[in-house]
Amino acid sequence: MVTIRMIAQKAGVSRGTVDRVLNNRAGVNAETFQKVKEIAEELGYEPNLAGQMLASRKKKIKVGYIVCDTTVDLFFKSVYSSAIKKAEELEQFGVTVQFYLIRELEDHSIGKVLETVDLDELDGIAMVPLKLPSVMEFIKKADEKQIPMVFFNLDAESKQKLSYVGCDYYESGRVAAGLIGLVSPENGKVAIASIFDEESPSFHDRYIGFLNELDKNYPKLEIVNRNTQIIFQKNDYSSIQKVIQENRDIDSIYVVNPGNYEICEKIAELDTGKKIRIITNDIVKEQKRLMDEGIIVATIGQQPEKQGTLPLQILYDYIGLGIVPQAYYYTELTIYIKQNISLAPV
Amino acid sequence: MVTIRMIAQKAGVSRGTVDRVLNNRAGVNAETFQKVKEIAEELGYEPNLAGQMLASRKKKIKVGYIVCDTTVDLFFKSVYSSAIKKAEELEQFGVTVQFYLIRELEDHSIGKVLETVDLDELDGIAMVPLKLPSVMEFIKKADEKQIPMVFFNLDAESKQKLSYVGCDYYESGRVAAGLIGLVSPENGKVAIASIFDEESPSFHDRYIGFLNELDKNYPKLEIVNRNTQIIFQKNDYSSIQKVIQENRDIDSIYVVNPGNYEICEKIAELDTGKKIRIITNDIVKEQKRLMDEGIIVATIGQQPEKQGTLPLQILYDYIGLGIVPQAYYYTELTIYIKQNISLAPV
DNA sequence: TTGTACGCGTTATCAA
DNA sequence: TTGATAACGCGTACAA
Repeated sequence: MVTIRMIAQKAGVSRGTVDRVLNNRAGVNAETFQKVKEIAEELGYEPNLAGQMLASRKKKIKVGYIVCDTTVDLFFKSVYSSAIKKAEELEQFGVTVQFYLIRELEDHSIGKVLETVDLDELDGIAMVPLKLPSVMEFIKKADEKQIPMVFFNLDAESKQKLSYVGCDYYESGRVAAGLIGLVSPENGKVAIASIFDEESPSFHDRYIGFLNELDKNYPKLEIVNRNTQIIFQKNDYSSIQKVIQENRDIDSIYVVNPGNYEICEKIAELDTGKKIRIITNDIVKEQKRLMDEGIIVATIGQQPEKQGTLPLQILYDYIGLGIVPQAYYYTELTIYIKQNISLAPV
Repeated sequence: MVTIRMIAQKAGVSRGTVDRVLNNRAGVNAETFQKVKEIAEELGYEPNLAGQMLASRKKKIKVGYIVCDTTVDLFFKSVYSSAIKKAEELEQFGVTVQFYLIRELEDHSIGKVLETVDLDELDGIAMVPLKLPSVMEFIKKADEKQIPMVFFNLDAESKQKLSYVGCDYYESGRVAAGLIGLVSPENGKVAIASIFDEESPSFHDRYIGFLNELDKNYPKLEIVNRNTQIIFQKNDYSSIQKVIQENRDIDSIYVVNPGNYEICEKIAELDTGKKIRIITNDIVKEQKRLMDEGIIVATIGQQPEKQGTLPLQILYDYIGLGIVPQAYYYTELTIYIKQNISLAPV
């Protein structure tokens, strides 16, 4: 293993100088800079993780983790709890994590939570960039203060964005199409449903991916409600009821965003022939029984635990150790059926 | 964070003494031992990972990694390459990994590879415990020398076994049954096939799991070749040919152990109606096209990269940092279909 | 512009 | 039975 010491010795300079060169800090003679750089390259220097970690404690890194309140979207429960675990783990490296729970209120604002965030105190931010004015404004402010940000679950644009950690929703829609193709007869009839969130990018991308894949590889499948009556309101399932009653021979339904999964039970109720197969996304502990009972035949996961932990790890690696992350960390599109859902990390 | 220093101060002893207590080393007065132990408990001491890692380099840990030669089983390619990567990563912590490739020869021995392993040189071993006399004998020897072992891909018994990292084959078989149920009509006909390895536990457990799950949850499905003609020899597909020709209306086939996947293409050829849906296990890079072409409709993965990396990590954690591992680390039973196979880590 | 020295937390060795 | 001290590799504050 190559250490800074060894480079210093070979170059005939001190450890301090080598350190300056390696971290591109100012104050080094151009000639020595070159020389040291070359030797480091030649020897194949790689900083020792343990050393870096130990030294990085002094930085007292503070990061904020802004996530959706789990009362709205059950999915975020496991994201949140994974993040808390990770935060505890990072404590030993001198990292403190401030948690903020945000939630879209009736008036489409998110209240005053973000106003309590002291940007001058934070070295980095991990957040779900909800598409709301106050959130966008917050990102702008963080941008101006040059605070590195990692977005998760939802992507957004920003100068200071380090990475996006989350689902590739377009591909997720394609996988859903593949599952629909798998569980439907060749000339089957398919329906789509989703809770009210037409403007959400996750819905949109999944929807497009689903349609594209279905049209391309399963052209004989008929979508009975393409472009119509796809969206249902919370607690109002009249639109999906209409679709099912008007199409008695539906084989499968892709429930894009299931909300609290009530829609799935509703469909099972309405399905007098008991043959409709439901494909959906994610699953939370309380809803696993829907798979057990065969109401949902397959669901596509998006690694909530990864969305909880990786953003914090990325921020620590970047701020603490100077490791530059990838721009995208897509979660795996894991398929769960009755037999492997119990093994899923929730 | 609680450090050894803080404990030492509070107990009125030196760091060295605290270290002795925490690591249960001899040479400490029973009274001080108790006292220090209590204070550590009270303060909730957790060793700092960075500090441990840095210090553990002095141990110059040497471990052996014994894996199947990839020429026999393509699956082990990615296991092996993941292990090599991990070994490089562990280098910085003073760990060196010796690799040994074993392969069952014509005479059912594995040649002299294991004889070249110097057990006195190794602090730990990660291996696939093939069910062969010479391998069992090797494990016995390692056992006598008290060398901690981690088994992967295949489990075995041994006093010095730390963990098993690999597939839960019984559950794997159950998931296969679930997939068969998903892609077959309710009263469909199902066949089973597997390359010659009836005595292998992985085949046996998957087979039992498959039958149990099918009988329990899909009683209307008929297995056309239950207990007969399941096994085919390498390059001799006459038995499966016979099954398909005698049962013109087979809906799906579970290929338990696909060997080099040639069997799948053979089935597709024999399937004049082009409707048989194949479910199998794993997939290797070169065979992804079988999914693209729709010959295999779904496959169940077993995280080869985890089987490559985790055993080494476990050994380092245990030997270097004193972290006691779990007894079982089952790999996830990931389902791949055409649309998400390209995202699979291979 | 460069070198020195200390601290991070743990482990190991040597001296008392 | 204990304490003191050096070492691991890195980062940085301070001195030269």
